[in-house]
Amino acid sequence: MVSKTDRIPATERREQILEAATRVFGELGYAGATTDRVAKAAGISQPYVVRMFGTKEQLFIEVLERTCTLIIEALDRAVADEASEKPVGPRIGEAYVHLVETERGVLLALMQGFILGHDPNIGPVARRGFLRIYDRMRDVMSADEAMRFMAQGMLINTLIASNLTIRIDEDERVDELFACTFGDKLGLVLEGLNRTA
Amino acid sequence: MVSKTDRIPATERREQILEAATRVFGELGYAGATTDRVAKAAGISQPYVVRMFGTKEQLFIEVLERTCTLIIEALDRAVADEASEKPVGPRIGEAYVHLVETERGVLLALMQGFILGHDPNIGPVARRGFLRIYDRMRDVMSADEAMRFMAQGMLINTLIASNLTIRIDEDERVDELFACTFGDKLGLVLEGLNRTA
DNA sequence: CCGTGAAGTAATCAGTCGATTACCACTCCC
DNA sequence: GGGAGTGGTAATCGACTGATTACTTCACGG
Repeated sequence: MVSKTDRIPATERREQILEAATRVFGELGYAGATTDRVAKAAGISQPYVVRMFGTKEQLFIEVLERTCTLIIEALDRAVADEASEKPVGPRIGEAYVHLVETERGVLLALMQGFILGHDPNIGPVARRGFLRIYDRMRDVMSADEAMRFMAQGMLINTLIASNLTIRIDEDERVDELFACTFGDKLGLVLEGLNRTA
Repeated sequence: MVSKTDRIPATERREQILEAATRVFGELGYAGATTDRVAKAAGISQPYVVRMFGTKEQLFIEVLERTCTLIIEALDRAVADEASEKPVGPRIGEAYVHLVETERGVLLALMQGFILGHDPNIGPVARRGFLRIYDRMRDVMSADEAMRFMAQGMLINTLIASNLTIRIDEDERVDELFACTFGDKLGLVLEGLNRTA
């Protein structure tokens, strides 16, 4: 039934599942997502997902940690970018906006992790992740700037999580809010949305 | 089995359930919460919860709308407060912080609604709620100020949703972040946390 | 060519949860 | 005092879902 090409090394398959799970968890949340939907998104069977990660909870934890790592890496690249002569603040902002258009699932999964702070197993991972990102910001800016950056990030996360993007060009209040939030990077965002849609 | 005093007019009982559901949904999210937990939190049986609101989804929608209304009312009171000679911005900030310490469940439920933007029935309600709050802010401040206020609010929501408060006085980065986020209102927040704990 | 391990699935089980049904208790009014 | 409406529950059902089990297929080394 299964053709030769469907058999893939476990490490590679693992990455595929994590990627699919990021999208599924990002959209539906931890409790709302099912291992079967993750499996279907990854193109494999449900039992294989469970066997590879042990439990749904463990899968989510790995998704969450990978998510934080991806974000930090993206921000690090922006900080280290020698080519740009812009100051570090705008460069980081731009990097975050870039994540919005390319890896929306990552930001959504991050958000889904943050609101599970009460959970005895996932909560600590979420808090560590939050602080990892905050720490990275603190390395290159003041506490006040870092706080504002996080605040702006949480607003952006909320805007895309609530799907307010679908009301752009439809509700002028939404247009205004997006213009204010993304500033001169608004064009990038709109472009990214068109590409996904 | 049920003593006389447990029989309560439906309208009053309805409010009790909404209050309990706000706490439960706020902590566990929509998918993570069960109608049975809401029922237990309200001190009644599970079937009664379902019968009064029709479905779990409808209950959540009513919780979400009530949540937005409560927040807007609190902000309106702050705006209308003639006694204070502070400018409107700080007054609103103070009102929001006050919500953190008195009605944490409300803010958490709001957050839980926002991240359900993909849901065909709940999503529109969440977006309307977000815009209702944003609009209210726009009545009394510039678009840029309103955006910053929303961003700060989303950061505050995330901080309490992720339960980072439990690491106050334990991790100096957390202390710093909270100090920056709440500024001169930090004392109020800490006081409120002690009272709840 | 055989057997061993890796990749993967079908079938199924056990628990959970939202919803439904049928019923009970009390009050008020005629 | 009886029946009609209101406030409420116990029992249960059906669907869903995470996890388990047992099986299949294939590549490869000796």
